[in-house]
Amino acid sequence: MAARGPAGSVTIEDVARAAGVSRAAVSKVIRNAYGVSPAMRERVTAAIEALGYRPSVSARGMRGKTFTLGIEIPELSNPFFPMLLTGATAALSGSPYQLIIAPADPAHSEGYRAIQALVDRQVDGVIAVSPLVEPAWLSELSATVPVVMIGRHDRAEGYDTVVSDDEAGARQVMRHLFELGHRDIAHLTGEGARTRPGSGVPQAIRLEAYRTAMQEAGLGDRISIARAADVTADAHRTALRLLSGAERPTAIFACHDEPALGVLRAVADAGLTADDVAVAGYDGIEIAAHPGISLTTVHQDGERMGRLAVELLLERIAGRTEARHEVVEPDLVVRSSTRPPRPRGAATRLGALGDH
Amino acid sequence: MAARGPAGSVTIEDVARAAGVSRAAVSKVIRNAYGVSPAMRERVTAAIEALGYRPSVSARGMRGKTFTLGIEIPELSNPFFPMLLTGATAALSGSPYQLIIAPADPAHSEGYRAIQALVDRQVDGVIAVSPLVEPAWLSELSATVPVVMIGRHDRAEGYDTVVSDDEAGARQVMRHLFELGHRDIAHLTGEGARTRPGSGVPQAIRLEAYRTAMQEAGLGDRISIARAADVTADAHRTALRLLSGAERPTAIFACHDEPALGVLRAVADAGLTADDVAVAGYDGIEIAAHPGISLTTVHQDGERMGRLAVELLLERIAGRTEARHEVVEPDLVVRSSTRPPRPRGAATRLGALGDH
DNA sequence: CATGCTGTGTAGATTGATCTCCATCGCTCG
DNA sequence: CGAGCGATGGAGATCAATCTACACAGCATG
Repeated sequence: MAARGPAGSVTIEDVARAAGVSRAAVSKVIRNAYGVSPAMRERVTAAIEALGYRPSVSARGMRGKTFTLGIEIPELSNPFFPMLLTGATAALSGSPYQLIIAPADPAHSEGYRAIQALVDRQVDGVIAVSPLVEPAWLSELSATVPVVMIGRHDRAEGYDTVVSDDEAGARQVMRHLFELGHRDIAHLTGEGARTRPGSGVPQAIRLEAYRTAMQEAGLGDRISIARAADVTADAHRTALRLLSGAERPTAIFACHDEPALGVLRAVADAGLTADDVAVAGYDGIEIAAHPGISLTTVHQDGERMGRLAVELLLERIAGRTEARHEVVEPDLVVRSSTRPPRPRGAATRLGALGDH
Repeated sequence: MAARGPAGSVTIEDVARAAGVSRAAVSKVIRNAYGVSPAMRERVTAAIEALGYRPSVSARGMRGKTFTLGIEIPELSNPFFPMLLTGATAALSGSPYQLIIAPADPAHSEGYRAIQALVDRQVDGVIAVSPLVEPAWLSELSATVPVVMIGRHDRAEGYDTVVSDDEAGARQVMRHLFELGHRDIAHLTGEGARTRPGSGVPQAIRLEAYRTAMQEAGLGDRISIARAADVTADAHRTALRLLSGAERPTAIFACHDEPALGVLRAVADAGLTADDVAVAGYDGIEIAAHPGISLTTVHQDGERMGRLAVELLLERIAGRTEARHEVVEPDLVVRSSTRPPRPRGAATRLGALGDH
């Protein structure tokens, strides 16, 4: 409400003096500890209010809790991550905990630095999102502070995880494309550690699901995997290459929505439409629903994932020790970026005209 | 690089023991303070390395600096704000400072809680972004800790500001629309404090620029201001109302890109196109450049603004006391969402057909 | 040879809160 | 009437760093 003066430098000592009690008494009132008479609580509360006292988190951190949860996030420019934050902050509203975010500059040593920064600040719990932070390192870390990893499918002992069922989601996409009649389906994904089988990274699992689906459909020889070092940044270029190649796919399944947007751009730049090349993404970012984009995608409930992560953390702080691994079900959302392929022999407009 | 064990509980005391020196000596080495022989520096550095020591930010905070800068951000879902963060983190890379972000749940008492949380954590500087935090409160705060406000045009004494020249940007939009031949231009904006004249809030300044431009063009009687309590959420609905009214504007200028996306959606839903209604936004978010959107907008260099904010903060920490107010020039980016209005008497397609 | 200076290292106070004892007070009960 | 007890409040240690004041060695100078 009204601007209560900022922290200034009023300490617990000042409050104690103002209320005519000891520091310990004030501390008890703040912490809702045992051994406080209603009268004293009254006096102390009044003094706190009058002086605008706010406990120093640093001083608290010296002995125990900081009432701070930290979340480390790579590339906030990808709208999926803010969804996590929305859920996480919502889950904390009303609790005494405050969420702080450490951005992980993907250019440098990724998540490590950011998570370290959070630990240095003695957060009471850490949510990790960068997919490339080693599980062993997280395990070691989880001996010190509760940890939840969002997104990666490691079923670790020491820390909890919240994931979306990436395999099921990717299979839904493939089934949808098959049902439309597509056979030449390319998959656009990243390179290196992000797609190593068994890494548990979403991209890797979606890639594997793509491969399996193709094989199961008897299309093993048509598997086409386009890789880009930085999928998001290079999606457009990579897609252009794919589209101008001799064997143009009739559908492109991108491992995320952001690269899928680049693919859509490439399709437009190549003078093609959704009737020529179907495009599907993954994540379910909001803009995908816009009529100008209308991207078929798999919606992951990011808010729910963020909320779950916070809840798991609070449980850990409350004392739980055995690991929990939550899986959220994704939903395929079909939009107009995926349509049936043109009938054979009608690969281009001119061809179609000549045929009739 | 390799996973150095996380903070665990190795203190300066442990390092001192391992190196065979006093705590004070270790402290000096860490802080690069005067009075350290090369030999001792060597020994201490080795011990720090060997033990994987990391100074406790809390303990540091007890006496002075935390090497932490805090930025408070409302609605991260709006892609403009992540741009600020990109610039801010870039400006800090290589410095000993770490940026932490406090999300300001716009549902509650807005920025206050978030900024308070940062101050409670004794950050060495605060970047405020929420437009509705009172200047007086910020001034008071700035007596305690350096403050930079991003976005709002208050030329305060106590704190610095970084703004984009919203008046110039809005005028560019209006000139562009006039040049295309538009006369019936509506402005979509928010309500209440956000648009109060003299508040210095971007929305207010853009609104004023719209009004002035219309008046200067002799179109004072055609001024049409559509307001929504939550512009972003209600843009679609409000635009639909605007489009179905008796006096449909030929152009809509939205105060931000996010609402402009909603307007575009409304235009499509009403069965209209850019030839019927021109749409312009403001901010220059990335998706505006996508061919499926192609939104005319005013590009604000968010990265630069974030970088500037950090630089100002570091200057303040280094000792500057007089206020600085940086203005970044915006650029109009014309895309296909703004086209000339249909010639008179050709307001609808049917009409156009009948006319020829 | 006493004095002063410089360069190096340490002792110990300090910071703001928490938390473990411990003291006190007012009762009840044997 | 003294012991015991529950309820309440306080004294003081503690946490991990910083920083001032000081000690001390080595060396030059008058």
